[in-house]
Amino acid sequence: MSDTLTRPNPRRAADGLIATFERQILDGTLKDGDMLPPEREIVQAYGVSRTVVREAVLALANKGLVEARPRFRPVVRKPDYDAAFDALEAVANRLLSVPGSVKNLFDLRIMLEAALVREAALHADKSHIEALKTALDANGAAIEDSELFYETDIAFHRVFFDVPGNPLLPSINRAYTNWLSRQWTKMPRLPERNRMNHEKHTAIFEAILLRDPDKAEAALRSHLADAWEQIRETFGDI
Amino acid sequence: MSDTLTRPNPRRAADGLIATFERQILDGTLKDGDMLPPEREIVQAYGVSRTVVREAVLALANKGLVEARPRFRPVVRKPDYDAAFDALEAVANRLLSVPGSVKNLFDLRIMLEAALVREAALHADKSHIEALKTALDANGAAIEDSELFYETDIAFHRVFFDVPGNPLLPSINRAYTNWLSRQWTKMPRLPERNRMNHEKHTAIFEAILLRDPDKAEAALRSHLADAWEQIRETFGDI
DNA sequence: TCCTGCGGTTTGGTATGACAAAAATCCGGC
DNA sequence: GCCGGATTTTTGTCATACCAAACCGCAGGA
Repeated sequence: MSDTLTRPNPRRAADGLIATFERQILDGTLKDGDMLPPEREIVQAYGVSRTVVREAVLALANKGLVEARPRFRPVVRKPDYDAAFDALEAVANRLLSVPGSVKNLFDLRIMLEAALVREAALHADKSHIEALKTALDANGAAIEDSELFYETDIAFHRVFFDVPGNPLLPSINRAYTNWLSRQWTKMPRLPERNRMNHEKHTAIFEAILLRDPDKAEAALRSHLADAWEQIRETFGDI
Repeated sequence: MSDTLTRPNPRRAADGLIATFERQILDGTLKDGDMLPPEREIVQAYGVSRTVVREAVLALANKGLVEARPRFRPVVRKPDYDAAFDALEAVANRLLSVPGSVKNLFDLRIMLEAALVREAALHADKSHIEALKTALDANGAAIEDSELFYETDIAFHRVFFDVPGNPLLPSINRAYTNWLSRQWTKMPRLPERNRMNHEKHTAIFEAILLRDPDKAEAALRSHLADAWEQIRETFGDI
């Protein structure tokens, strides 16, 4: 009768080990790059079986606290923002298999990037403008080369995630690019479309030069709405 | 120099099992709520040792694909957005121990919520306005009760994450609230401050009534800047 | 009939020992 | 001092065993 949410009092032997190592990594006893002791040493030091030790190390590896390549000693890794989002990847992939979730993620990206172009229009300094100009020119020069165009496209958008100086943003962009774009790399990319996308990029850039956040946001939303339309045409309703 | 992306040839026996189960969960052979077979059955079915089976199950559990309570059969779990962000929690907690990361996260929240109040000012319908009004009134009525004020404060902000109708947003808000607010629950909350915060909420609400996104955004940024100041006063530079 | 308590069975958690293969280390030759 | 092969560690995997908790079925009683 009792439902599934009852949690009696679960505790495995490995949990203590995991907590111990977590603490040691946190307080610096184990520094970034350090190797964990050999399994048999841990066995003797903590009085548990190798089974438990291996389970603990596995868990730490899955949590991203250590990097455990097969046959190599696990290495302590203090994760950065990128690693944090990488840890989400398995879950994200499954979420993206649910109908509508790709659209939801895409909409969220539109919202975020709209905020970013506003920010850029209001606060971008000389160097950011310069970076945008460079990226835009590279993008324009690649119209005939769809492969290269794709790269420069991404690079142009990436600039906006760098403008606010918040290190979380580039990581978000990276995760987003990894998750979503992987799916439509084989999307047909014609010079036709490239030219249109480049024009949209240009419109965004010019609005930023004008320091007009509303116009910049509108241009970006128009651009991303087009992009979504292209995606939908290619893959149908996802 | 080249990063950790070198992958010589990692392959453990458990990887095959993990992939198999992932596939079965994906294509529906294993549905949400199903239990995995007993370990000894898997051993016979796939011709591997129980060690490998347990390692695979552990990995699936750490990925969030199955829920493995000790002594119970692992249960297949189709994670929703909330679960996805929960999976980030372990990593997030560690990241938040790094100086500056709390500020980064807070800034990101400001950016996101600024976009949301703009959205609300432009597109909120009658029911959303109603919800905001209700939440605002409840917030105002709780000024003398800091505990209750805190709850209604959160509830007021939550409305904005519901307006766009993107299910990712409430999950983001929930994760954010869980991660950050946990730290400063013991922050001194005086009726003084409550009153000020309520006034800011009112200003945001009125700007939305006026359908003025710029004013709404400005009010929100002012509000959150105050909030950050209060946090900084309490905890020092974090 | 339905509930309840009991005992046997199943199953997960842990320990132990073994062995192959890959990595780490040592050592001798150049 | 550097290099390459032999030797030692160490990890990955397997097999086995045992305990305790969960599960299941059955009998007895309200």
